[in-house]
Amino acid sequence: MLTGTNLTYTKAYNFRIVFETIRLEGPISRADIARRTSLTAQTVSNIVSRLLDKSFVLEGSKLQKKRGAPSTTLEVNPEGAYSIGLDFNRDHLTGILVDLSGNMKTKIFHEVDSLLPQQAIELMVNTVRQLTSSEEIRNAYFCGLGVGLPGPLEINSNNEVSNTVNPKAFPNWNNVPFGSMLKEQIHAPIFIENNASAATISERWYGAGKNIPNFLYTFFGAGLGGGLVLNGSIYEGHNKNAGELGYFPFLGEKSPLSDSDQPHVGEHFNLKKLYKWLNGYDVNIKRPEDLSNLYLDKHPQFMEWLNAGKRYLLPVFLAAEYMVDIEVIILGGRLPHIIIEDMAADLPRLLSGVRIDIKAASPRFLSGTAGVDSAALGAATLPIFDLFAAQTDVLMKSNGNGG
Amino acid sequence: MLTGTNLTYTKAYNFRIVFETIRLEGPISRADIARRTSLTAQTVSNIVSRLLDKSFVLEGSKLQKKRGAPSTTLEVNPEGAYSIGLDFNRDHLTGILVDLSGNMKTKIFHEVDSLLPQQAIELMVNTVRQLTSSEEIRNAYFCGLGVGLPGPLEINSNNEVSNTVNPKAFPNWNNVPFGSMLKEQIHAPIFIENNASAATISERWYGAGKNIPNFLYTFFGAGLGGGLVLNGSIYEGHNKNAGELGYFPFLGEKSPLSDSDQPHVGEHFNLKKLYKWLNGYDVNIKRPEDLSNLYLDKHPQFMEWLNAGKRYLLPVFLAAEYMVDIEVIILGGRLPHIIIEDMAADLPRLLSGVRIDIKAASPRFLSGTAGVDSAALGAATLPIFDLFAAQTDVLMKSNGNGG
DNA sequence: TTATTTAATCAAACAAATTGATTTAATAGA
DNA sequence: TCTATTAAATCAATTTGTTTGATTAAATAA
Repeated sequence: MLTGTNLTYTKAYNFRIVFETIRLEGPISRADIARRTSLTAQTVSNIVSRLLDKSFVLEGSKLQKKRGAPSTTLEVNPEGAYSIGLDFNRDHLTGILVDLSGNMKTKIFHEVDSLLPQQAIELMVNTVRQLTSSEEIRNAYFCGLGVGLPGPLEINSNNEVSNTVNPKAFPNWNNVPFGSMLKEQIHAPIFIENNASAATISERWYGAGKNIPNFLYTFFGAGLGGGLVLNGSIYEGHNKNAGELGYFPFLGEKSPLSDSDQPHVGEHFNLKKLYKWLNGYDVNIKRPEDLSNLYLDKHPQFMEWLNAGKRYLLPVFLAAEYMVDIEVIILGGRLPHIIIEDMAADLPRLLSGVRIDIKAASPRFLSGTAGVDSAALGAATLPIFDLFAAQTDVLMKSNGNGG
Repeated sequence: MLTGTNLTYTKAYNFRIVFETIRLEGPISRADIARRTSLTAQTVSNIVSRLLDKSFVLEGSKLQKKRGAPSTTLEVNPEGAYSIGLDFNRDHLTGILVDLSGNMKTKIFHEVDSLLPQQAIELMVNTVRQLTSSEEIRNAYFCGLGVGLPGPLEINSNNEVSNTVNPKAFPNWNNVPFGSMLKEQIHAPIFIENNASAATISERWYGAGKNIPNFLYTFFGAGLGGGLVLNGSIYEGHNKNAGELGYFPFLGEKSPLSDSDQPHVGEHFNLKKLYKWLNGYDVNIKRPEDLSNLYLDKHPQFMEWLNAGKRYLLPVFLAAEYMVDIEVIILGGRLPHIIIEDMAADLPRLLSGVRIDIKAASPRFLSGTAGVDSAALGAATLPIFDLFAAQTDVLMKSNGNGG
């Protein structure tokens, strides 16, 4: 807990700070990096030459300001490293290969139906093999594999994953040594996260939260999830459930989609339940993409669902404002972009109708940049984040990040 | 924002880590400190001799374990440093002198009535002079002065304080150069905070949150305030309003004490309003201490108020659970301890009636240790916290803490 | 009585950032 | 056109806090 630091950790941290500065501010010169980071020019110069050696950054054009020698600009080399992300759920497995800049290079999509752990592992391993088959990738630095799983997870010290929230959706998935099963076949760093947390991390790293150190991410996946980013880092909470927005109870009216004896907002955003409910009105929907047309057609039942959903979210966002005084709320996930955009546009007005105007500023709403593959991109970001993010815990001895 | 670090900062941080370990785990030997902090014995030895030089710690008795040389234990020297805290409000100014261990050495209480800034400054300066008059204090290290003011504050770069929430309560207090007025007469580090945040910090440093890195502190002061401690540090939020629990709207029934057109939970816990409301039932109350008897007598209106208050707090605490997944909720402030205790005992049951039991663990409730002077103790903690707390931002160059 | 274990510190080595000097390359102004 | 000035980048030497290795002292186990 209370652990000291030393100059080896300092080195690792400054390395990340310099990379992060190039990533966010690039193209940028060594001299500018030094000014921004308060590091000396010499230190920056040394770190940059390490970054160039490893091909994580590239030298760009010369840039002339007023007088003096022109500076050489630096920027991230997208091809400097690669990472793989898997988004696994009851109904699909999406695998993507992304480069260091977060560009999706390859994507593989499998429709599946309630796989058993052994089948899932096999499909995942094959997907990873396929994604890493190209020559280009073999020659570059491979950061590792990230896997996003639905809902809150418990991952014990033996790398066994248990899905604590919804064992019904994943029968035979309790206490599965998921991580070690993958590790046996994939010899690279492996990260397992719930898909909402993973999406939050990538929205922070590559997306709308790139320059926003404090935000709430709202993830519309199979259900309603989310994540909190505070002081630049994801805040997971005591039981790793921070931002599990779906748990909030209905405070006024209850959703017609809710059928549990403990009604909670997540039920309203449960896609399976939505499909089923719409089916009662003779609307046949199978995938989130199909909702676009309903929205464009202003389908009455769908609009009813959408507008009710916004109302149910208000207490959730009020809580974000009053409890954590959040700056920005980012909406993202598997829902089509136009629907996300609609919510981001509409919610500030609705929120201002219920909040206390003693307070100066209400949170801003942004729509996420990742789109339908946000969960897979999130998973792919995990290994990159682990290697490059300038989190302060890199400085702590307890984390063994000295190298 | 993104700023590097170097070995000077490492030194400052390790110094704090060692002190913190002695503070929390003491009496403890150098060897044990080294084991706990992952620092080498040599580093710990060097830092401890600096701590001994400055009299911040003391050597205690020898301690024999199994074999080997007996170790010398170390503990905080309470008399090693002093700090002053002022809790200022419309109706009172409390000044206290505390030692390095958080013991209150002297206390001065003034009843006041809506002072003007100039009058307040004068009274504060006199109080500080009085508190620092003893010989004992003059010879020890003086950390500085902390001032707690009610409600959310805005403190601009010129050290001008403006009370943004309730200008009616403090007329002529907008854009007062409060900090600089104090600095002219008191030549020591000065810290100004809202009293709920200050109380949160002291509860973290000395109180019930000493060993709890993530908690919500609920502060019953003139109104309802609070503070969030996340990852061991106070989290203030984008507009410094995190934990301003009073803003939460009533979600079911509305408090009879509420009289604004935007009813919010804070109104119910507004002491002035409570006194006035009780007055309507022929109960004459002037100070929070007077509420003890009403509680002990189970006075019907008071109990009505108390029980309703617990109900109004439930959505607030649900938000703390679902949004930030908080481990512990600490209740404290100016309300008498027995009333705080009653709430801490009763709330878990009430909360379990409304929360979703999918989730494993509900937050624990603790009552704060500071009691009625929590705000003043909080203020006094500010200078000590600034000097000794092992916050990771000590490691960042931007904070100029290199010495 | 001796070997072993442990605490604590002295002394030397190490590793990172810093400081100071140098080189290179551009512009501003005479 | 020439010279002074400004700025980027790096080489070389210095600084500084931690680490490593060795030593001393003090206790227990066998």
